[in-house]
Amino acid sequence: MHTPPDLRPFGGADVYLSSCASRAVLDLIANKWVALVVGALHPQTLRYAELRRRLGGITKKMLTQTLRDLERHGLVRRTVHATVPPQVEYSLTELGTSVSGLMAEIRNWSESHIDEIAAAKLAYAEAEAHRVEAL
Amino acid sequence: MHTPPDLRPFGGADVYLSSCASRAVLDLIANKWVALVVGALHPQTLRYAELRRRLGGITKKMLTQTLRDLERHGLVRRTVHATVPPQVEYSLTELGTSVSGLMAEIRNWSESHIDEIAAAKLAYAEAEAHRVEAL
DNA sequence: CTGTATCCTTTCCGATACTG
DNA sequence: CAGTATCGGAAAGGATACAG
Repeated sequence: MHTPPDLRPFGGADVYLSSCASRAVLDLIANKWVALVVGALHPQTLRYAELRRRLGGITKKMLTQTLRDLERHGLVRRTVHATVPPQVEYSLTELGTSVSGLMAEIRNWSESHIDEIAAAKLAYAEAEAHRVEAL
Repeated sequence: MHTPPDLRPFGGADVYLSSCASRAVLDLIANKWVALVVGALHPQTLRYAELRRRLGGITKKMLTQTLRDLERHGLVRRTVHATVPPQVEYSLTELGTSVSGLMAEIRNWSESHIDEIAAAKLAYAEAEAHRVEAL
């Protein structure tokens, strides 16, 4: 529609431009399957079918789409062995291992604050209930 | 459809359960407007309209929805002044400031690796071009 | 085994109009 | 000023069938 003005409220970083680095990375890793695939691939190389088995329930479409995306961004390496039947192995690149580290930080933060979040949700729900009851 | 088996490939963390802490947090902060609002609110308290102006282009619907979501999760505090016309102020809670720190880490990682990602994309595109040309 | 193609449902999100 | 309600188009994502 239009691009935001020049604003950049904090830290000199522009989380505001939708074309910034943070956005690109966030859009990438915030995906449900991306997170799971990177996790599954963390210490090991896995083949397509095995990967699929571990992710319990992902459709071929989504797995392929996710893997292509990760490959395109340089997080995953795809190795095809010209055998029959075909054998394709997936593993994290160095960059992929690095995001895995970032995701570990996110996980740490999440686990140490999830209780506060849960408490906040409860408080919010209760406040909401009171608002309703006040009618 | 069905829940994944017991798998937990790495680090003792289960990024695999869709109901885990990481997922909840990731789903929250990975949202475009959530990231922008938290950023805009980082050091300061802002009113609804001012916030909207700074985010250039967000619709009222999305802003309200985003703010409610953040409030519900305890990241944002909403203060209503009973004046006329109404005046509503939004600010980060301590928890909100904390996620802001997490987002700074994500930003740091992103900025220091975005070049590698760009290079990977280029390489991928080129490889793709060769595959096409080989037909 | 490793995908691709298609359909179809669900969800997201912007535009718009209206309210206390 | 600070929202809420409703609508419609676009995009995401699952199920299924087919292919190299």
